[in-house]
Amino acid sequence: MHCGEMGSRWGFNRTVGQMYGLMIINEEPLTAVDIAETLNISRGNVSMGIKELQSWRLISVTHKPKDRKEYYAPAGSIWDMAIRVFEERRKREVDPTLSLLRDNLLDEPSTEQETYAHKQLLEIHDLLETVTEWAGELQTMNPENLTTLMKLGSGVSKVLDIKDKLLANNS
Amino acid sequence: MHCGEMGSRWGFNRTVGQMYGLMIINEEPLTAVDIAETLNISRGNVSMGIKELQSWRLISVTHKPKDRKEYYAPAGSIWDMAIRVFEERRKREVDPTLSLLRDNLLDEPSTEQETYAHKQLLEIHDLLETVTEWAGELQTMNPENLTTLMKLGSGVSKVLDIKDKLLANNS
DNA sequence: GTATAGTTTCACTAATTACTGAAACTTCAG
DNA sequence: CTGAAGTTTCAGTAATTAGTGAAACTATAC
Repeated sequence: MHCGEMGSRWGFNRTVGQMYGLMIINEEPLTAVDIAETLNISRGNVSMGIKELQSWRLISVTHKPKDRKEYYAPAGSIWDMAIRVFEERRKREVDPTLSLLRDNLLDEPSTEQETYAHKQLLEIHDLLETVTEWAGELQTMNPENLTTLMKLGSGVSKVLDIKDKLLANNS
Repeated sequence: MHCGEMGSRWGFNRTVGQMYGLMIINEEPLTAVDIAETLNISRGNVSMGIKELQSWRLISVTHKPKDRKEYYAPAGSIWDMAIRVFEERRKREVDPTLSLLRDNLLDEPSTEQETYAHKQLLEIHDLLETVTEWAGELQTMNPENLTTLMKLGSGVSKVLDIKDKLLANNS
C-alpha cells in the first residue's frame, strides 16, 4: 500500500497522496475510518486530507442507505483527475505569478536598470500567458482529438506545413 | 525587489527564487556577495542556492579578467529558462512516479481487488507516458512551429480534420 | 611557500509545515 | 428532546525544511 506515497510528489503532502492513492486502488468507496486505519493516521488528519482533496475537486462523497457514514471515492476518470490536478496547479502556481508580474509591469521604469528589468518581466509574462492560454484551449478540446494530436507527436510540424500549403493555394 | 518571491511557487524555495529573480532583473552578472547583500541572506545560503540553480541548469558562471570572483547570470533566454524548469520538474516529479508505477505493474494481480488496482495503475501509467512523450516532442520542435501551433489554439482540431480528409483522398 | 580573496561545507538554530487527539459540533432515529 | 454515530476544529507537538555563520577549503599573485 505504500505505493500511494508517490502522490507526495504531486502538489499535496504525503498523507493526502496516500489517501487518494488508496481511493484509486479500491473499487469500493471508503469511509474516513477505513482510511485512517489502513494508513495508520489519525481521524482528524483524514478529515483535513478530505478537505484538501475536495479543494482539488478530486473526490466525490456518497452515502449508503440506512447508513450515516460518508463514503469517499475518486471523482471521475483518471483523465479527469489529470485535468484537475493540472488545472488546480495552474491556479495555484501560474495565476498568482501572472498577477504579480502584471502588478509590477504597471510601474513605469525610470532608470535604465529598471527598463531592462521591465523588459525581462514582460517577456516572462507574455510567455506564461501564451502557454497557459494554450493549455486552456487544449483542455476544451475533446479527448479524441487530443489523443490524435499526441499520437501525432512531432509529426505536428508536418501537419502545419500541409496547412500552410493549403492556405497558399487558396489565396 | 521582493517581487523575486514569486519564484517560491516554482519548485525551489523562497531564497533561491529571489536569487534567480535578481539575476533575471539585472543585466550585469552578479557576484555571490552582491546577492547576499541585496537579499540580506548569509553568504553560505547563497552558495547553496547557486548549487541548486546549477542543478536546474539555470545559471552560467563567468569571470572577469584580473578578478578572481565568480559572476553569475541566468543561462540562456527566458524561453530556455521555461524549457529547463519544465524539463527538470518532469525529471523530478513525473519520472520517479512512472518508474514507481512500472515496478508495481510487474507484480501479477492475484485477487480481484488487485486486478482492479492493477488496471487503475496501468491507466495512470499510460496517460502519464503519453503526455510526457508528447511534451518531449514539443520541446524538440523549433520555437517558430511551436508558436504557430499555439496561435492556432483550439483551431488545431480543424487542421486535424483537414489532415484526415487529405489522407482519405490519397487512399 | 604564504598571504589573500574568494568559495564550500556543515553542525546548529529558526521557521514552517504536518499530525495528533480530545473537545466541539452536526445529524438523525426514536 | 436525547443520545448515538458520525464529522470537524484547533491548540499543542512532532517532523521536516530552510538559513546561519564560523571553520575548512581552494586558487592565485607575489
